[in-house]
Amino acid sequence: MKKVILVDGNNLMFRSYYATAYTGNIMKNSKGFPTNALYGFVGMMNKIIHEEKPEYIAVAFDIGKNFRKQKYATYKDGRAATPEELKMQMPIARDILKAMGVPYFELEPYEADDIIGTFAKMCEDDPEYDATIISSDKDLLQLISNVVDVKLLKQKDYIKYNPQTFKDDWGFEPIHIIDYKALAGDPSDNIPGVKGIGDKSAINLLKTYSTIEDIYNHIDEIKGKTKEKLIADKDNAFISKEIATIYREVPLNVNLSEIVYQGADLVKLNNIYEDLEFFSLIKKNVESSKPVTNNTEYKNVNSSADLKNLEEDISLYIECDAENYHGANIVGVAICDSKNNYFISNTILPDIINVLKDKRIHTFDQKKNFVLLKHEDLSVNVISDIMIAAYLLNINIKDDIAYLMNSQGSTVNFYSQSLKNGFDKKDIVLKARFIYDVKDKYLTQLEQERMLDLYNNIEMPLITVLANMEYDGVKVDKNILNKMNDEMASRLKDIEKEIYDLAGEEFNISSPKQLGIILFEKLSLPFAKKSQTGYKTDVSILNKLVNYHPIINKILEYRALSKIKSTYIDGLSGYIREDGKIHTIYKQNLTRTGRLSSVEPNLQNIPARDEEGKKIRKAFLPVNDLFLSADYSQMELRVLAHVSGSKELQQAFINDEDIHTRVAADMYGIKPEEVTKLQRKTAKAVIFGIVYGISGFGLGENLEISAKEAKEFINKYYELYPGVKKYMDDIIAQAYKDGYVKTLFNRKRVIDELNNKNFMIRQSGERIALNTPIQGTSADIMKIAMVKIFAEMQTKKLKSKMLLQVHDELIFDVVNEEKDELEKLVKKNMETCVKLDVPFKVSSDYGTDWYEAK
DNA sequence: CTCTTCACG
DNA sequence: ACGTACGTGAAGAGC
Repeated sequence: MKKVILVDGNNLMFRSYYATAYTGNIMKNSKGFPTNALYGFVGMMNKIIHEEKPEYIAVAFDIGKNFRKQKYATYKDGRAATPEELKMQMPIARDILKAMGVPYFELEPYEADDIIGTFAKMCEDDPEYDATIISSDKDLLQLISNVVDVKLLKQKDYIKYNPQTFKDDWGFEPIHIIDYKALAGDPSDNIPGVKGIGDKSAINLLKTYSTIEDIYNHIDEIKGKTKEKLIADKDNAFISKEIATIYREVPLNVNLSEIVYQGADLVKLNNIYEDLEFFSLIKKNVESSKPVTNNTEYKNVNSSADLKNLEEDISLYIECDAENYHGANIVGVAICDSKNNYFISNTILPDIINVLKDKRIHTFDQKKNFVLLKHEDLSVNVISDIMIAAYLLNINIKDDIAYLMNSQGSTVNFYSQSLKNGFDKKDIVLKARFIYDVKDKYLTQLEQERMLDLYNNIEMPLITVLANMEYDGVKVDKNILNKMNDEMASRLKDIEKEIYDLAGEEFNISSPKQLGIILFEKLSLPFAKKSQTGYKTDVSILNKLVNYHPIINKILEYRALSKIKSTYIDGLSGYIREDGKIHTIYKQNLTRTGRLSSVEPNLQNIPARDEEGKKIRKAFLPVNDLFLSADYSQMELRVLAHVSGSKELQQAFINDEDIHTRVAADMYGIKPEEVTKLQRKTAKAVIFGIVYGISGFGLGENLEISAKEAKEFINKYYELYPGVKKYMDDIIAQAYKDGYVKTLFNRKRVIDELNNKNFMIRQSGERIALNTPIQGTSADIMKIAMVKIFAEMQTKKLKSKMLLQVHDELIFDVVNEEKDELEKLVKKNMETCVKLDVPFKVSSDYGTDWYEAK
């Protein structure tokens, strides 16, 4: 199947222009020529080429008079004339496309839509092709068919529509967009439609009648005002339909095989960019036109003598033979200094590792190196890990270095490809070369961002801590899991049967789609809510239905048990290695806030709230004698109290009060001892909501109260803690000003959402701005504590091990004799590693399994 | 591969 | 009029 990409060039230019023009400050080059639309246009085209990798592509433009205007004098009347500053940029867009090697089309008296419609029709007539249309213009949705889909651009991303998703969303077939326009009109094109009929009524009508012809044939079935409006504006309806219909026979005199994407002429393109002063784009292209370095010559190292001239500053890259490095083998190692590249096979590695002892080593993913080498009883110390540097600099969150390299013009194979097709020594060398070449740049940037402290004193030392935790692993008893599995299997079978009886038929209970049909169609239960693919059937919906039918509780029970079985019993069993342990991988370069994440398996979401699920924890056992768990109480709220400077909140923590009870007492104007369970729960929800930037609506949903009542709670909270309110306003204002927020330890998160034209996305950006310094600072503090605890355990030569981290909690595998010493050490470091305006409080517990240890 | 659901802090 | 709480990972269904 050949894929054709059809781009609405006019639409892209208009969007890009208005995306920035509204500020009144249009981007221009030094000669005063406006460039804002072109900049956005180039960005979009690059993105399309990068993401779609088109073989065939065409961009369509409007030009000259159009036939609709000739036929209907008022078409597009009232629309502001195209601004001169946008008009000027239009011809350059054509020049850029020429240099990009992208064919474009324009033909008077047709519009871009008609040209796209014509190409789309060609695809429909030729079984070899299918098409994707890219635009933000909803008119084009009428072209959707089995071979044509539409990426409808939104502010930040896009919605992909095919016939099914369109129908789910709009409730009628794509072609009836034209009937929709006939009714609702389109103010932006001055298409009149039927006066008084808007979006909602149009869609409603089209759910019953597919076309306006159909509507007018059955006009007597329609009641009231709607009928009157329809009759009054019948002529306009039909005219509107005609205007909205895309003409699909534009005489372009071209066939699909001719619209091949040619690839860019970089020299030409750079000349244009230079004129426009798009310097960042020029660099990208120069880089992408040649590899980062052409120095791929390397020496095979046979003995340590071959490395005798190695400089002091070197880069190191180690390749292994599996995606998950636990239990993987080293394939090969490359080392570079400023002049030379070296390749070292794994067999010779033990002989040369000593040479690396007094070198200053820069690498990528030292945690992986640590585990791979430790399996061979080897180790190296490094001073820099560019994977972490790139993460802190907001450049990269992938652990395959190929992503980083290829984004900077290299063409190295992605790791998954090498795994399939075999490893190329040259690739391994190239990776080490890359590390050497970029290390100084990254370190300089870290310094400029004042992140060297975060990098050198928190993230770098943390690598070793996490590596040891992963390498040591946690013991999990397969027999315990097996026993639970048998019990679950039989209980699930019983529930399954009961559900089938109650439903009156057998179906796949795990299929939300099938379940939705049973509940809302067969059993006609209320509160049906649609998702993209069917009915929603999640817990919040099911909970509302509990009293309507006995099947609901059974389904809830089934869901709970099958989650435990599939994810935790079966899931975890598959990760127990030959040593009887689970070795997770902590991702240190993924989250936008600075938290860790845990994968293969995720040990940060083992059930803890629900009793049945919690039993999973009985299978986690210490290798030594005991588990110690130590967790920060109310960590994020204490951080909020500090960063907001709220004296009231700080005082509550200084007094060591139960914070939720305290807030409840203040909110209800009663004494703490008078606070009821429900009041405390409400206060807790309000407090948490604040940290996330919740709305009255959201809190209302959560507490099952009205949005109005919820809003009153929130306002009450602001009154009680004005410092918190001020913090929220200030951090959001600062985020708008700078475009980013920072944690207490200078971890930086850029928030692009705040520049979005879409109100909703901007709001989401505000919540991010609010929450990130709190969640991120907490993450920073936990990391500092871990580094300090690990260091002290090493100095004291303790045999106990740090095993797991769950954001605000640490789990240790404890030797009996060290019990008291360790607990003291852990608590002390967690509570005092960072001094804030509020104290930290850590609670701890012991147990012979994870279930027992709280 | 995307969507839905649900587990954790 | 619209949509509505931050940060994650994994499993199963269905295309």
